[in-house]
Amino acid sequence: MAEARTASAPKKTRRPRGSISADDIVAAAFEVAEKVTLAKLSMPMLARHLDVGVTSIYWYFRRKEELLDAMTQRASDEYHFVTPFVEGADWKSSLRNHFHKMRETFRAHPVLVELILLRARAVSPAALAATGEKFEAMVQTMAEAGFDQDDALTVYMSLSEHSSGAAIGQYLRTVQRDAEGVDAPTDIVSTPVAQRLAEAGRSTHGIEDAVFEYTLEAILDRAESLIRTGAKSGR
Amino acid sequence: MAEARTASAPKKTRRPRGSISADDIVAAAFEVAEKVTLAKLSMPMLARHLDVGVTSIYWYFRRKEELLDAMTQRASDEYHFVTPFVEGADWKSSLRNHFHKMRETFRAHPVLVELILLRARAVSPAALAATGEKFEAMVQTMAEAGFDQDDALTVYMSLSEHSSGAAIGQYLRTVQRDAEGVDAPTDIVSTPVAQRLAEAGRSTHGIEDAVFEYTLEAILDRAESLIRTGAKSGR
DNA sequence: ACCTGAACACCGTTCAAGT
DNA sequence: ACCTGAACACCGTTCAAGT
Repeated sequence: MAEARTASAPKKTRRPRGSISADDIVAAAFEVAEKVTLAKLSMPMLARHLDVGVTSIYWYFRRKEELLDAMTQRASDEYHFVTPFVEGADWKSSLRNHFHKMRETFRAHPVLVELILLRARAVSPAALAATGEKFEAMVQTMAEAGFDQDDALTVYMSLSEHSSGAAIGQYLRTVQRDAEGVDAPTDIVSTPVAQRLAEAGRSTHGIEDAVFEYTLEAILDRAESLIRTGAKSGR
Repeated sequence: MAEARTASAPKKTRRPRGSISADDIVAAAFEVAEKVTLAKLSMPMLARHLDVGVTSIYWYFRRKEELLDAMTQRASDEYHFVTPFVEGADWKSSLRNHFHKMRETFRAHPVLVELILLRARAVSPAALAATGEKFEAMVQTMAEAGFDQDDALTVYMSLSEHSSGAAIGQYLRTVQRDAEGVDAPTDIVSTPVAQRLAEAGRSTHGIEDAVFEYTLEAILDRAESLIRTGAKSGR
């Protein structure tokens, strides 16, 4: 029972010279990561997906970390490409639209959350520059509305942290649900409010969305008061 | 060179019957996790720390996941114990104090962030109940100030998400800095604002604190407006 | 220059003992 | 009832080849 080659794959053939490239590997890595989550992406798994020897990958990336860096790079480029800062009717709707777009993007592409938000790695200069550019554009919009730079920085970071936090929270809850599968505990908890909290924690949208909007509007409203009074952002 | 037993440890002695308990293992696991981060905690490492055979641990915890569940349980209990909801002068300062305390606790104990906030696992009924109790207490405080239950839920979750997000962000930046070590890139970026952003991203406190406060106050201020108008939180 | 298998250290987990 | 080493599958990575 050991002699029959498993159906389709003849296997024993050696790959020609330029049959894989760094780009191919990164692309395949994204395919795998999107299917099984980044945490479960392994070099052997990736090699099987590419139909290459595991060690071949190591000619292009000397460490798995380097591959992940390349993925993060590409993810970052894509992210910044699909979420440019576009000027709206006024500073408020410009910011609101921007961070809505950010939220949508991260919700639609969990792998971007894994690479850009959760991966504890050095931000590339390119990514930093892209962030800087966005910020410059926002500052200009806000300056025209009467913000000073310190306030603009605080408001921008507040919105940014809020959206990142929401994206991470959403991602973790999704992974959690998927891991639990069908056997979700359905927690019968004593108090009615705890029950509602449980529902809220589980509901994919609904309360989650309302809370995101609530905080977003809170930040924007407070920003508005900074113009009127001209006060500094500090306590 | 293979015959001399390495100094202090005689090794070959077998452990007596009740020499380790589930509690010992969990306690040791915390010690290791606090030293090398939870992600790097391994069963062999833990066994060495306890001076036990690796497989002995498996008599108490059949899977590593079970051990992590036990850790999460203990972490959750401790967390809820040190961050009870205490009534302050008014609803606003009560909430403010509570989420300040939450932030401090997570900042002081990264392992709590790893277990409670980042670990994608089922929340235990006990933890949910504790959360529920806190929420009940807050709702009561807020109800006395004129909030209805829906608004109170939204405000509570908004504050909760904000504080969780901030704790996670802070944690990730710390891990990042530690991983980079001395060879931090010091990113020389083009635009001055990008530079300030880089500084902000790196500064342990400073801007980070200001942004946390800014969002917190924004949420609380907006909450205040909900009482006055009596408006529902939804759109 | 590019692809590959053998080999190693490390991890999670099982099993068949030992006491 | 509790502790243990041998053994296995899987992972990241290195090395010494092959073409």
